[in-house]
Amino acid sequence: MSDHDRLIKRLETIADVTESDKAALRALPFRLKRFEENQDLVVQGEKPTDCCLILEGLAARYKFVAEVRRAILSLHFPGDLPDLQSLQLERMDHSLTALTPVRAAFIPHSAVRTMIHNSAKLNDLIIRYSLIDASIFRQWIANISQLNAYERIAHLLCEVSERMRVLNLLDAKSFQLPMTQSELGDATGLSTVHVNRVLQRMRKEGLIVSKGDIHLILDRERLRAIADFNVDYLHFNARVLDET
Amino acid sequence: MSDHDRLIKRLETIADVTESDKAALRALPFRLKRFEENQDLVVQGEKPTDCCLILEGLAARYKFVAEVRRAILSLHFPGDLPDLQSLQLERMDHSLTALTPVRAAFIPHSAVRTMIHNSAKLNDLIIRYSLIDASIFRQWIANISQLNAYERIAHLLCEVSERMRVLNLLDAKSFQLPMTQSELGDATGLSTVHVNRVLQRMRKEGLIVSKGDIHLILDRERLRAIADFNVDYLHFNARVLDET
DNA sequence: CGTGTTATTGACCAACATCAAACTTAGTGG
DNA sequence: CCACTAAGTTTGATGTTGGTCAATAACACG
Repeated sequence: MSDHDRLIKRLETIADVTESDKAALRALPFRLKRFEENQDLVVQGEKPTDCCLILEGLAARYKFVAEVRRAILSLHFPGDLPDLQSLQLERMDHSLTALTPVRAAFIPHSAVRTMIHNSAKLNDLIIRYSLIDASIFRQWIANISQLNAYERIAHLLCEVSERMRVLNLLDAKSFQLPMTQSELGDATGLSTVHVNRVLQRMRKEGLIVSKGDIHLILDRERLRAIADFNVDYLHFNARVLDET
Repeated sequence: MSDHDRLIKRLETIADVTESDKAALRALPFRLKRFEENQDLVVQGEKPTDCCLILEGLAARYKFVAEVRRAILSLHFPGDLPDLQSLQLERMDHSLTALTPVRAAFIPHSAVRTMIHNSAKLNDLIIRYSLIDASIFRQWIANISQLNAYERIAHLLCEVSERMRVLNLLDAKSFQLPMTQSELGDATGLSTVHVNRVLQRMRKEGLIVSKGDIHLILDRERLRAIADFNVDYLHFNARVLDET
């Protein structure tokens, strides 16, 4: 799949895209760049002039609290546009980092602005994208504040596998989540040690199998029940859900 | 202040608004409605046809987790547009409720769409508004996952007083936060009992004084230090910050 | 191999939840 | 104006989840 198709595929998970809009998307200029593990793509405080599109690898938004403790705010897969907000918010209020080696495309704000200026549908699509982003944040607030460690990790696994599934990044029921236990802790507000214990429990209960950071979901339904997972907050295009 | 001016005042906290755009905003049709305490303005699962503008009182977005536990996701003051997302996301993924008696205006989606269609600046402004909304969610994720109870409540107080300050809803350094301790718990992921203990500690330390749900911040600087509060994530219009 | 990162384990402890009861406050109707 | 009620606040006792610390084991990579 071409780089531009990756983006189109992603946008199609949330809405239908017309052929002419696809053409406009394919015309976007990409400045390609590679990042090593743990390298930042965008840093808090910066004033980006480009939007960033993930093409390969796993990225995460994060911010530090009290200088020491890192909170991971969201996870991003190929096709994701993790800093659309820089179009309207001059200064980054958080950073974006590569959890694995990442290949990304940078698209000048001007190009994006021109594109959405010329197509009301694409304008709406970009807004919709941002709003779904916010919906996921809301769900994370609810999860972190109300679920216990076991449920929280289960929810994260459900979300990740669901988001990867609609992008065809899953082979069968397995999925690869290349995050260390410490990173999982940053994403769930738990200590590394406790993440480890929860994962062990899940393995023992036959919910998942892991080898390193390769995880295989064995019992999707049970995980969903544990996490009280409801896919609505991801606001997928209805067409995508039918393919379940 | 007129109802429309309330909205304009709010939008001016995040960006400059031209006179012609103000005229367009003043032309928006408002359907006024009152809500009692604890009455929902919008309910999860609904498909709204209007955007909602808070004119008086305090509102909160929330969702239930596991059917029992309520998570408050955000707080909303007069001038706020707490469900702009319904413009692009058909179905509500959370509810909006009145924490105090609320007076609100409902504006048909069609009217908002026409308005932002006719002004690129207003289109950008609405996008900016939504993106700041998301920025606040990110900060809440970071706070809930990394701060302890004392710091978390301090941060909430800082945010609320800051947001009210730029709307001129504060008299001097005091501010009224009409939330029960149970609601504060829902907003911070803490139990009522623990919220109570933290508030008592803050009173004892001379950080705040409260009578019922009227709270007075005595030592803003110390509260900010405790919470590691940095106002950047609210992305205020620079002009507003100068008035500090 | 050696070296650095990640995963695992165990002992211990703190923060916060839960439960239950008493107290305060504000609102209501007689 | 006072009793009555309901909602919210406060208190104490007790329990549990998950954090911290520190050491060891398993891997991955040059």
